[in-house]
Amino acid sequence: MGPIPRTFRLRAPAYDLDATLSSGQAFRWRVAGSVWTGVIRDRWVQLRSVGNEIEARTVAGAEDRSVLAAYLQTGVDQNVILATFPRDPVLAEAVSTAPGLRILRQDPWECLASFLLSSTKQIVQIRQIIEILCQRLGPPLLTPAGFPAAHGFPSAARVAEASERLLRACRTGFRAPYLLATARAVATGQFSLAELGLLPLPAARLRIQELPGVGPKIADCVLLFAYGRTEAFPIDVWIERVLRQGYFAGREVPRRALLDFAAAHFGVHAGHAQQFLFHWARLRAGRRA
DNA sequence: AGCCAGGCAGAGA
DNA sequence: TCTCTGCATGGC
Repeated sequence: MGPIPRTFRLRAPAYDLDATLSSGQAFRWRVAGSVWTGVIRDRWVQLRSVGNEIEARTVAGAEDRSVLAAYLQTGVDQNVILATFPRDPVLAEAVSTAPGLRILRQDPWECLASFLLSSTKQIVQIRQIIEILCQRLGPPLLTPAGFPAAHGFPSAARVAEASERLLRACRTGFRAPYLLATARAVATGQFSLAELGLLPLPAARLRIQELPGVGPKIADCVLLFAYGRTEAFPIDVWIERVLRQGYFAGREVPRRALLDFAAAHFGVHAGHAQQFLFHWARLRAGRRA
């Protein structure tokens, strides 16, 4: 056992940390140079890519290694995912832009709450809102000497006992009552995030959409980014544009039809394809959003 | 300045 | 089932 190291490394071949942490699936990471600073399970973490490894710096225990590996999904063989993709020039172009882009495995509550706050917001704004929320409601965390204070993501119970006024003061706008009602449903146990993971995808989609403020898009984001349902395929305005232009000659297609197409065309890991397409579209647009 | 943003709920046809 | 609208806020 011995003393707990402050830094350790994970083997992570073909892992594009920059693309993964900047691709709009998690909102609490900040980069300075090549060093990413964030929070995983109420632990302050810094990450940087070093060759085929990811170096982590933390203040806490050795179990962080498995927690970090689970979060980053470093055990997933990217080639296995890519091998399931169809031969398709549009997807190929997107993949070639960042072949090491991964899907994280996030905490379900944090992911759900974050995407509840995402509707009709640019990613920069989502990050700002969530940062304010964490500063005001989240638990203070230990950070190494010389580093600024950090806060964890507030629990469902903590959000549930907040007022709508307080949540609106975090710039959440019309999303505040949705966040509050959903937090209460989760905190009281009326809605079980654990049971959600046991359901097949169609049932899980319907179940999570029972929560106020959660529709098809947010449902699939949570199932993809927090439950590892890699066949989930969130369709937002970016993905809708990419699919229309790339696969339907620019025609308008209902989202329901786009979802059917995605499942049939992209296959069992359609969610990964979605993330490649999303990241590529945003890069191509000059990272405006 | 005005358009748009990792949408959703409710109303009305 | 489908279409339309209101919703807060701020970046570009």
